[in-house]
Amino acid sequence: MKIGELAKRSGCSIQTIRYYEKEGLIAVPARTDGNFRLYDTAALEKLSFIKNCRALDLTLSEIKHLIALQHSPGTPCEAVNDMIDAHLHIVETRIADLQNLQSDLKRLRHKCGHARSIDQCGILNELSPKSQRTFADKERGSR
Amino acid sequence: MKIGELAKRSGCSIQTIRYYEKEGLIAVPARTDGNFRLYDTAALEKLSFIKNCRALDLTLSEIKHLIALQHSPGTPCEAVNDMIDAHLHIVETRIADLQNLQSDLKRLRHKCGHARSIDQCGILNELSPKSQRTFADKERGSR
DNA sequence: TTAAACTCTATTGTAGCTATAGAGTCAAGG
DNA sequence: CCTTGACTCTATAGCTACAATAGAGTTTAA
Repeated sequence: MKIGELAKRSGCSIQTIRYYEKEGLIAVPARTDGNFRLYDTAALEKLSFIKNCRALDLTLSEIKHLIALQHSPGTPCEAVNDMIDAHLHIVETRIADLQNLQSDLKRLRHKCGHARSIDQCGILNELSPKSQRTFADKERGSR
Repeated sequence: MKIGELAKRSGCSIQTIRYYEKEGLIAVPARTDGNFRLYDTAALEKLSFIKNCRALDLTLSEIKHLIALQHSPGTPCEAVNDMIDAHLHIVETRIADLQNLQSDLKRLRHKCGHARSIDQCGILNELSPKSQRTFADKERGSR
């Protein structure tokens, strides 16, 4: 099949497929005489694997690592477990960060319940450095 | 003060300050004879405002908008409220997404509690498209 | 005077794509 | 046979919010 069909069947966009190829996540496919990429169902399976991983927000580099591991069966799969654990930890940290953010934002929002004019706006007032002790000193990871 | 002192006092890096200038978030400063940027305390206050906003994860474009609003006092500040509400909504959506992710990852992790070999790894097995009904069909916002 | 510390502009890289531009390929219809 | 439309190709720029260089010039203290 050509790239368009693979895109439809896999749910990845055409550009994404070419990008994955460039990044070495999927094998370089055969070409037609007219230089079109030609894929088999194995390629579709690879893409599905990648899509599953991306849905879990694994990075492309993590996925690359997983694929490399797949190609060396017999070795212990601790590395896989560790990667998932590490990723889980990142996700948990992000959740905690965002929950802090959420409460800050809610608190801020209460500073200006009713529409007033800009120069009296409780929110802008709170964000301004005259009312110093606010947010800026909190360090927060992002991504 | 020169940019290095401003950086230290504001907690922004030198590159970030220059970047904010280029993006129009802070005013173009005066220069010395030697072409060094010269700032006053007003610049420091602007940067603190921006830092407070960034700590809330407001985008630079949102902050730009807020600054523009600051410069037109007297107008109703509904726009500010709406922006905070919208941002709060985004954060809440992200939290929900990440919590789904978290439970997926936990479930996945349980598939391979003990270190086995790669070819029997419950995790890789689960991610592979043979066991189809998994993650890929779930649409998830990111950022 | 010279070395260290600072600053300047411009460019590149980050992650994971999306969206073009401009060109070539292929199948069907007239 | 020709054309039109759908498809594909490569290469490049854009997105966000910076960080990290390179290579040059400026200032200050010893």
